[in-house]
Amino acid sequence: MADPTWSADQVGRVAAPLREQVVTLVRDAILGFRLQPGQRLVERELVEQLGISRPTVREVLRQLAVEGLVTVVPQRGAVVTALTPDDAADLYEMRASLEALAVRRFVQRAAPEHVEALVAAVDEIERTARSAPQEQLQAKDRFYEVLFTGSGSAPLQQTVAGLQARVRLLRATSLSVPGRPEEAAAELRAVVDAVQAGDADAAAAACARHIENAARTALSRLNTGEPA
Amino acid sequence: MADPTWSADQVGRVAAPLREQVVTLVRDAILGFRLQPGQRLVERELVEQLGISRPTVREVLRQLAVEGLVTVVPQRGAVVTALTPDDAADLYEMRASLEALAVRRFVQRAAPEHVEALVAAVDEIERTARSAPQEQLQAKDRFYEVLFTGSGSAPLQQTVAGLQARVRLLRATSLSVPGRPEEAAAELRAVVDAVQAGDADAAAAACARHIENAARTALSRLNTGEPA
DNA sequence: CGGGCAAGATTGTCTGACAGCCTGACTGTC
DNA sequence: GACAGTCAGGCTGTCAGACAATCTTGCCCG
Repeated sequence: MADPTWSADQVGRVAAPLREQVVTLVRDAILGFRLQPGQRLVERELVEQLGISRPTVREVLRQLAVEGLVTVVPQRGAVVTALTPDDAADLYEMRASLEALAVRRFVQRAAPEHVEALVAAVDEIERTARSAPQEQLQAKDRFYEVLFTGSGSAPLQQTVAGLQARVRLLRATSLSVPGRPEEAAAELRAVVDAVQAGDADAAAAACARHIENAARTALSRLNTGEPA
Repeated sequence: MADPTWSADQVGRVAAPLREQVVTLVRDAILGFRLQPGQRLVERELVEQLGISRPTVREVLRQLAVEGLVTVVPQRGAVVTALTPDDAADLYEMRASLEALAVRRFVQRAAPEHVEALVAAVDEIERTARSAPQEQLQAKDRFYEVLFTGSGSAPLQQTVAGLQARVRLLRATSLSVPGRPEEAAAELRAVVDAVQAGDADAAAAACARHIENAARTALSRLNTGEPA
């Protein structure tokens, strides 16, 4: 621990495997809606567009399929996963459960500087509540980064990240509800207040409440928005 | 519904993709400890042993890596994942949270015949508590199958199944503790009693307690058993 | 006895190819 | 004119072979 910049993530890691780069690229394209749910992902097209070979493309699609972002139909190929409202509700339910667990762990284990960082992250969320959606997302990502760092469980972080990514598949209409960003900020403030008070149960409950509200907002928007 | 055997699982689907067969094969080999944690999985050896081509092997390894059963080190290849005690504890914690959620859903949604099936599954667990480990596992698998069918969430089932599989990576010493099967059966009986009483909170709490006990047993065994 | 170097082993990736299945259009018949 | 059967094309599933990059291992030399 003498030099933190040394071995930030083990020595080398200069050139990430090509496959990892492509996975990240395609995943971001899906989460950024440049690839829309239901859209077919034809292997040959990806080969041409990305300039990589077909075996690599296939490995990438398999990986994203296990993550739940693409759905592979045998003999038919891959499509960007289109969530059913039921699936989305289930995913939110699991998020509520696991993020409450993360918050509880945070209260029990996080160092004081982690608590400070979490407070700062909520401050930032409140500040950006009326900014562009992209800035809001960035602030929220920062919040979760601090939360999971402080709660200190790699498997938990990995699983929740996967759930969040899948939920994002229907994010199109969830952020743009008037007043919702302010509500969300207030709910997260309640979480942090409980964290600062050292009340794990209250913090977990507040966190679960936040996710439930977010789910309600997103799902009602889904039902009333599109007749499909 | 005139003829149930008709379209049992849609007409064809006779020949599952080769890749899926191989994934199942390797996964079962890992969970059955025919491939031990830490063991290297050399692509060429798998090619020869399984009689399939290298691209297929690579897709299989990538898929199992995302599932967490194998760990891929860049430029070094794949090894069967070896859990650290901390990781195992975290996985049990997540299982407690999510299986409690599943039980709660079961209380709220399951049909009466599902409840009956769950009772029957616990009966079977009690009956096999002193039988061979394989029969115990089979009874437990049956219990979970009923539980998740009744709680009706595919994403939840999928996620928990993944967690259970990863936990099983250290199952070697967890079942053979004297008296533990009887304890586990009693704990699951408590879950089912609460389910029959329609008390979702009690059932979820009982379920979480069961997982916590299982975790304690498995982890203490891990710490005292091997100096590694 | 330690360190550097070379050979072997293994992964990462590409090219090319072929069989099987699904989709969609075309054509022939009623 | 509408419907059904057939055929061509597209795409996936899988294989074989090959080559560069990189890591490991063991040997040789200082």
